[in-house]
Amino acid sequence: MKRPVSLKDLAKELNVSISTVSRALRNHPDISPDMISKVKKLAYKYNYSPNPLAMGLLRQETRMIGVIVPDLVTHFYSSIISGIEQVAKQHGYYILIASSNESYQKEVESVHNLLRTRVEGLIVCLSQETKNYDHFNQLIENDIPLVFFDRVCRTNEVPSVTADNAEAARKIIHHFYENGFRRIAYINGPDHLNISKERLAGYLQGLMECQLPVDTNLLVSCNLSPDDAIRATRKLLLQPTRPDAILGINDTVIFAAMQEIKEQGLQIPADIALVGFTGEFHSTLVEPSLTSVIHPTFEIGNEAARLFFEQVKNPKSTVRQIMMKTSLVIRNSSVRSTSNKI
Amino acid sequence: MKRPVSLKDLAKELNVSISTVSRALRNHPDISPDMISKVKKLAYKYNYSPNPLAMGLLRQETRMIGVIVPDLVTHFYSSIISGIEQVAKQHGYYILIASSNESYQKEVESVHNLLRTRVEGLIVCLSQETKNYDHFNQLIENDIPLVFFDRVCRTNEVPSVTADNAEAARKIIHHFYENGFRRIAYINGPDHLNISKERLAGYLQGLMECQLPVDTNLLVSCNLSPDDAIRATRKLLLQPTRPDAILGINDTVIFAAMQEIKEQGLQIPADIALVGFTGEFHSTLVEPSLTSVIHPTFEIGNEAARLFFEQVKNPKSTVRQIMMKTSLVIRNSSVRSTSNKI
DNA sequence: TTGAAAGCGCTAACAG
DNA sequence: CTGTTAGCGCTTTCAA
Repeated sequence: MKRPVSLKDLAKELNVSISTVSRALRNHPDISPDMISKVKKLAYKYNYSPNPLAMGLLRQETRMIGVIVPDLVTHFYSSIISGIEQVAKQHGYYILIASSNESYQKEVESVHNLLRTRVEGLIVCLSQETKNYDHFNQLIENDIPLVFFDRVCRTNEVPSVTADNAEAARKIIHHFYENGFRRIAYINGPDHLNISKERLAGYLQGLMECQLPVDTNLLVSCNLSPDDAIRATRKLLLQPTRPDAILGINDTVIFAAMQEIKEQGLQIPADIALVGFTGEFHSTLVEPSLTSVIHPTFEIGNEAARLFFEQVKNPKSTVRQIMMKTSLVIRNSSVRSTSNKI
Repeated sequence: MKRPVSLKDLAKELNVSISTVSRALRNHPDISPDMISKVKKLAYKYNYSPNPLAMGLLRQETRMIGVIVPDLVTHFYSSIISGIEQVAKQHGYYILIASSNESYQKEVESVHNLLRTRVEGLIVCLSQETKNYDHFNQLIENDIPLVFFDRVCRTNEVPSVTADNAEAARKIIHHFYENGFRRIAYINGPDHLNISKERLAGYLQGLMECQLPVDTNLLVSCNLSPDDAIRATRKLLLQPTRPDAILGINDTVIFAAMQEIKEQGLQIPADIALVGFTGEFHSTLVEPSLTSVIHPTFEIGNEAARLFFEQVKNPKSTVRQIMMKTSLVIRNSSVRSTSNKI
C-alpha cells in the first residue's frame, strides 16, 4: 500500500512551495488564477485528498463521534445509529461504534478506548447493568461533548433524548381498559433504569385514571433477556387469578412472553392480551401481530446527534432534555373482536 | 474541551526532554529505572495516552477498517459486523461503518469517503444495484487491503468469504422432495449477484438430482424489497398449477411471500411450503415458524476480518476464497405432519 | 543515560 | 502573488 499523494508531492512536481499549493487548493485570494487552476488540475489528476490525520493534529479535532449502544443487532439501536449517522455525515463527521453488550464492564472499557482514539465526544445508551456513572466524569469535567439517549443518567449535567415513556405506558393502560381488560400486568425491566421507572409510573397512573386497583402480584421485573422474561411470565401465569393483559417493557420481553403463553396453550388475545414497547420490525409477523408502542428511532438518533453538535459548537450550551412522542400501533394482540385489525 | 496531556506536558513537569519521556514510557533499556518509574507515575496521574493522530501520521497507519454493508438494520449484517469488530479489536483496530442502502451510488461514495479518511482498507458487501466494479480499482491497484463477503466480485483479485449457497439450495430441494413437495418454485434475487447465481445453480441441481422437471414458470426474480417480493409471489400464485413449495433467496423475501400467501387465504405448509435463507431472528416467531438456511454470520465476519489482516501483514498474500458451511434448520413451514417440530 | 533535531502532512503568521 | 518558518504529538537517528 503506497503512500497517498501529499501537498509536498504536488509542490515538487510544480516547482512551487507547499504553502502555495495549500492555498491554491483552498482558493486563497492571494494566489493567481492560473496557479490555482494548474494546482487543481494536478491535484485532480493524482486525486489528492488532504490527510485527515495531519488536519486533525493541527486543528485538534478528529471529526469522529463515539457511539456506545447496548447491542448492535436490535433494530431499535441500529435504527438509532442510522439516525445519528445521517446527521453526523451532514457535519462531515464519522461515527465509531462500540457495543457494551449490556455489560457495565464493557461500557467502561468502551468509554476509555473511544476517548483514547480521540473521538470528539460520545453519544451513549447505558448498558442495563450500569448503575455507577463515574466513567463519564472525565468527559463532564473536561467539557467533552456527551449525549445520552433512551437510557440516561445525570440529566442535570448531560443533555439527552428519550421517549415519553410514562405517557406511552399510560396510553396503553387506557387502551387495554377500553378493550375490556381489567387485570393488567406489567413486566418491568431493571429498577435503576429510567425507562423502567418512567414506564412503571405511567402504568400506575394509567391504572389510577381507569380506577383499577394496583395489584403488586401483577408487577414483575426481569433483566431484559428472553430467558428471564419467560421466567417472569411464568410467575404471572401462576397467579391464582391470572392477568388478562400484559404490558412488557420492550418487544424482546413481550416476544418471550408470547412464546411462553403459547407454550401453555393459552390464546392471545382471548385469554391474555399483549402490548410491547419499541416496535421491533417483526411485530407484524408474529401471530397474532403485536400491538406496540412505536419509538421514532431514526429521529431519536437525529436529535441525539443534533444535541451533540450543539455542544461541539458551544461547550457551555444549556443542557437540554428532549422528549420524543411515541405512537401506539394497535394490532391483533390486544383487541378482542371479530373484525381483526392489521 | 481542553487538550489531552502530551509528552511535552509531562516532559516540562519533569524537566527532562520529550524523547526521554517517550522512551521511558516504552521501557527503553537506555533509560534509568527510576526515571522510568517517575515518568510512568506522572503519566498515570494525568492518565496520558498517546495521540493516535500523531502516531498515525508518523507510521502512516490509522488502525481503522472501513466496512460497507447494504444496510445496518438487518440482523444478518449487524451480526457480521459484530464478527468483524471482534477480530478488529483483537488487532487494536477500529471499524468505520458505512451503509450503501443497497444503492450503487452510495456505495461508490462510501468507498471514496472511507478512503479519504485513510482507513487502511475495506471490507465490503456489494449493494444489490452494483454491477460495475471500477470503484475498487484504486484499492486493487495500490494494494490497499480489500475483502468482500456474501456478495462478491472480482474473485481472482480480491479475497472473499461467502456461504456455500449452491449446496444450501440443493439441500433445500432435497428436503422439500423428501417431504412430498414436487412443484418447487424459487424466488430469486437480481441476476448479476453471485448469491442469486449460486443459489439458482443449487436449485437446478437439486431438481435434477430429485428427477424433477425444471419449469420456468416456477422461477421468478425480484429485487430484494418486500414489495417486489410480494409481486413475485403473486405471479407464482397465478400459475395454472400453483407451486406447492417456495424457496426464497432470503428471509426478507420469504416473509413477504408468507404475508401474501396468508392474505390469499392459503395455508402454510398445507397448501404451500416455504423455506428461506439467512435465518433472521424472527424466523422462530412467525406462524408457522420458518424453515431456513442459517448462515454463520458472526463467523463470516470473523473470517472476513482475518482475511483482511492477512493482507495488512502481507500485501502480496495469496487471494483466498473462503466458503462457509450453512445449516438447514427445519421448522414448521416446510413439513406436513401432525407432530410439529419447533 | 539523556538531549537535540528531523520529519510524518498540513496551515497560518510573517516576510518578501 | 509566493516562499519560509513554526508547530500540532510523536518516534528515531545522531550526538553528547
